[in-house]
Amino acid sequence: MSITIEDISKHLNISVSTVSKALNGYTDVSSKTKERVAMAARELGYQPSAAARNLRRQRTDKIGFVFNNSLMYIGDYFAEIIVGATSEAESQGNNIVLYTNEGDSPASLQKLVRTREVDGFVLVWNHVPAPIIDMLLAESVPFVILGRRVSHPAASFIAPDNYQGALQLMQHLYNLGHRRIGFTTRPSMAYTNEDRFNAYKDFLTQVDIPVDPDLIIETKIEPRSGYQAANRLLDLPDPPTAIFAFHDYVAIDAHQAILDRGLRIPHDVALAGFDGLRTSLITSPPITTVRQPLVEIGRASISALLTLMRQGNHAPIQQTLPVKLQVRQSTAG
Amino acid sequence: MSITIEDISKHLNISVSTVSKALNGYTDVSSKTKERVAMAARELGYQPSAAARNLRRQRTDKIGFVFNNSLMYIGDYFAEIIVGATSEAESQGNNIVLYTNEGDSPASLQKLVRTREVDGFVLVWNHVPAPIIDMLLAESVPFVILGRRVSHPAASFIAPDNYQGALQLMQHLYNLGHRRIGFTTRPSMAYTNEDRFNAYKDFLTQVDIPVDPDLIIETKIEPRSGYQAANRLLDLPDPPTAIFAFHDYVAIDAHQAILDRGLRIPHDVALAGFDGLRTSLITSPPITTVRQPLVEIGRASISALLTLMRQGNHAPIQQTLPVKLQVRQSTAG
DNA sequence: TTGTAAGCGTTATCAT
DNA sequence: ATGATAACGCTTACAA
Repeated sequence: MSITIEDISKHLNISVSTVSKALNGYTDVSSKTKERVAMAARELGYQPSAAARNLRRQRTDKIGFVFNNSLMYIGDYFAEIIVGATSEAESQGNNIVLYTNEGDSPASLQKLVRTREVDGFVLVWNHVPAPIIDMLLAESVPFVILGRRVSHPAASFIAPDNYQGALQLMQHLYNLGHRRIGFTTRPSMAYTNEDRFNAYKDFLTQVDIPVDPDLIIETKIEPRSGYQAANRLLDLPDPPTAIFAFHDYVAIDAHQAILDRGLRIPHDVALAGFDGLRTSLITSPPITTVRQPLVEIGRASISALLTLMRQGNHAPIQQTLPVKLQVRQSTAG
Repeated sequence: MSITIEDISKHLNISVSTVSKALNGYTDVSSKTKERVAMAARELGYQPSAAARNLRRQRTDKIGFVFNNSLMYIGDYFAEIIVGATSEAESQGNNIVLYTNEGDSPASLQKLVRTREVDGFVLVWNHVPAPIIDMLLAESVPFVILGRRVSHPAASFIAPDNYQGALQLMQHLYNLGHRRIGFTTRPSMAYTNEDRFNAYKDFLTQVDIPVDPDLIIETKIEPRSGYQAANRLLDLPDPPTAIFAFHDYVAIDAHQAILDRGLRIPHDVALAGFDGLRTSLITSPPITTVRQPLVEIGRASISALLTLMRQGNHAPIQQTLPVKLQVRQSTAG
């Protein structure tokens, strides 16, 4: 089959243990044999068997990246995170393994955990249910939640500052004179973007505007659902003068809906999204949004996870990364 | 540490081999002990150690997905492929491991191959150099090239029908009366999309239009390079009446350039892209494109690879998937 | 039908 | 400085 440590050992008439030590840079090996071993390894094209190593070291240098397929609808979002995550992982000698179907129940993820085929997990879900977190903690496997805060004190997460971002956006709309601002949210089942929604409500309360339930529309996960949401808002007897879509793709749907009604952006209706995906720049007019540092979020999540992995008793890492309001013509005009 | 097969064996006073056989559905185990073992396994929360299994079976049930980071600029492209690939892999009991830095040289990829940490590879590169293919064949590791044809008879690939797609697009533009059609290509170093370019040239030759080198502009990989390319075309003394961009993101750049010059699409200049990414639908006017079945390409590449993996002497799988012209307002108006 | 034992390729402990 | 050997947790001849 393939070259093993034993081949080198025979080749040089040296014991396997010495070869192993030489290869792994132990100090109790003469530099002469070290050289000989290195030479032979190169010559024979030796690479250690990952499986054997994993078994012996009880660790795989692999990180599980658990996400759900609905991310497909947000290609840019996913891609930027992956780029940040893979480059950080690889620079630290780890690789990323993708999993999409393990998030359904704690049980299926638990099975995966127990195979020990990866050393830790990054969870990329709209919502991470408490039972999942409890299970992971009980299994004492390192994990980091990416993209949203969770209230569990023992869980680590790397999240954008959704609250401040949404607050800034509301302030921006308010400064432009908007007083009736529509909000398209996600289905209430998933508590996702609670922060964005809370900021919406908190800001209105701050400036003494009552929160009008008519102005809050739930969208579905499916593409194009933002289209209907915008139409429902604009069908109101007293429609909003601005729409805050909970993420850019919904904003793009809304953009289409508004134009299809013959309205102008921002003259008749102002429009803003969230996330800062490249796509939001492409519409005409380009859409005001809140940029979250996705590559950095991907990178930081791996970095945090590796810290947790290397130091088993490390305190939870809970990091909120700053976001940035990007004013464009969909509101500024 | 964690529950092993030996724990079950002790728990039931049964030998480990019997437990293993029971767990793996061998026929020479009494159904009674099978039940007892299954019960105990569930009770103890047993999951087989992936590392031990991998070592013994000489196989990991993992697939390496090797891509380069420039795909970040095309998030939708990457995401759709990943979705198709992961779902197919998982439905067949495999998982995908991501690698981004191994493509630089045959040597670095060879190192990875020899660790045997994955059973096969999908290569997602603009261009796969011949030395890499030769190396992979020499290592006799199963691999599939995704997204483009290669001429090597022993290499497997799953690719969209770039040639036919580009031909259809040219025919469409020709039917609309366009006779001077600009083409933005990639840097010549990477032979990527040779097929699209060849179709462009072949079509023109077919209809007796000389291929004008002025109408062929190289773009860089970086974002926004399509902007300059379009401007160079439109600066020509005899500018094209239509532009065929080699992929959608370049088309989107060109779209911007055209509008910035105060020209109308398609009235003054018609514009078409390639790939059928969702983003091409978002501009106004939406851009005519050739849709390639990305999810299916991802799926099929894994499916092909698994076939090769399971049948070591299987003939190379070379599959060209049909694409579809999507006429939109950037040409049709 | 069940059990014994070898082996997968490493790393790490303990002698030498 | 080097080597013999056990162990990691599983699968699979082979024996009983």
